Amino acid sequence: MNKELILRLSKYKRLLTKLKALGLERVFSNNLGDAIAVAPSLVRKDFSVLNLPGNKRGGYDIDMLIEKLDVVLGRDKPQEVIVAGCGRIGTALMQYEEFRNEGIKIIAGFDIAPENVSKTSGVPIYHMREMKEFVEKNNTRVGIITVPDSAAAQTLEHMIDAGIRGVLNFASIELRPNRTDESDSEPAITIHNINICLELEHLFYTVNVANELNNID
Amino acid sequence: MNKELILRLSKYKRLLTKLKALGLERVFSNNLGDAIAVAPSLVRKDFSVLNLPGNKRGGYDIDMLIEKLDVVLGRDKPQEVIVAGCGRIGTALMQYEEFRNEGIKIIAGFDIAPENVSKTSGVPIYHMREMKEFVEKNNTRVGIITVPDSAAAQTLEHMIDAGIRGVLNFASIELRPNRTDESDSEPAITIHNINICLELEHLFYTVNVANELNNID
DNA sequence: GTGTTAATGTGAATTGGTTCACATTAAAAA
DNA sequence: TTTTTAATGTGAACCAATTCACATTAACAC
Repeated sequence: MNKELILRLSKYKRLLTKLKALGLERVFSNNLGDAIAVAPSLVRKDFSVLNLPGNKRGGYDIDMLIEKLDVVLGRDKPQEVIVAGCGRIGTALMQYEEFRNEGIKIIAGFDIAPENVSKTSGVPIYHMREMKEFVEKNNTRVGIITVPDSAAAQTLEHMIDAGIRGVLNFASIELRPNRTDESDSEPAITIHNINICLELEHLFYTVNVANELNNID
Repeated sequence: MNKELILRLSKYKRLLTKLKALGLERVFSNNLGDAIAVAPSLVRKDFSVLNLPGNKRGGYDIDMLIEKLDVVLGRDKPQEVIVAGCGRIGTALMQYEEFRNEGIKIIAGFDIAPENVSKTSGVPIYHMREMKEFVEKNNTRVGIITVPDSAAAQTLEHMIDAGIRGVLNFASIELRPNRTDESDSEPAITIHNINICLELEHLFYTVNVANELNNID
């Protein structure tokens, strides 16, 4: 299943929850398409490949969609995360309110100097070396990396060693699963890199260069 | 120019800078490809469309690439940014060290209650209503939104009104340029949404569902 | 100088995701 | 009950990005 598709499914899901809260019961492909800015035919195709049936004139049943999307997206399981690196960004994330709405919970922070980390967030902070034990005990699968660039690769190793399966990396170094086992099997870990510098640079490109090129045309 | 291509160019640029620092003078397409995990033929194609010539046996000249990529990416201009919303994430970004390495500078923060914002970052904090004047005076083009979801849309309007051309949005509501002017011209503003919740949900999907599907196969 | 090699450069083929176009069908209207 | 309508569902067409395959050529060896 491709990345963009999963993203769209999450967006459908979020929107549908809101529509349901407003009391709606059915939606049409063009409603969903408008809302998340894709063609209605793509919405229908998405649902078609997932076997989410609609009604030939009455659109799709919101409850049914929410229920089945939850299964497809694996939302039945607890959405617990750990954070490695309790600097400014790490602690900001620990107190990020939006997580609550989405059912995501940060259950622990790890740092090389836990004694220096403020405990105001309510999230327990442990030493990095306690990660493995914690992850095994809590069966945690997803972690966030918010350590300085210089420590990012090592922290990833820590997480892999601890048994983490999915990583959201905020260090501005691109982390990749190192393909030690050259089998054709999936890598043991999935990594999403959020590179703030790169995003800003892209924006600078767009506002500085791309627009000027347009002006020439 | 497409999004993925620009991203690759930024990655090439960053890598090339490091290679240069190590004393290298030339690279081959497969070096670059390995480093940023793309096929060497794609590296060559990228350079080919940009008219960045290589040497039929000696690869590409690093200095030349850096110089020309800087032009293509618009790095000659100052990379100054403002931040709207000086909560935990906003202030964390103001103190984010990596920006310095990339020549990015946060030159001001804006908040509805600037008196409550700690000034330890060294970045001046103004009231949101002063944004327009500041942006016009400093000719700022790029802004970061780190306000709560509920204020995100309104903050975007502020930025558009102030003359900001590129926005990096951290609120977990997807912001889009509203196509008021239905001309076929480019929208007046470019928005990149970084949705941390969505990223985590994608990871949960991968670790909870995708792997189980694989196990069935 | 000639031959060999190891790289680039690029047209053609491929791929995979998106859109199109329309057959299908459930609901509402007549 | 029949007709009309407005939605879904989906194979085919499309498109853009990537990869392939190989002609080209600069550097080096002999």
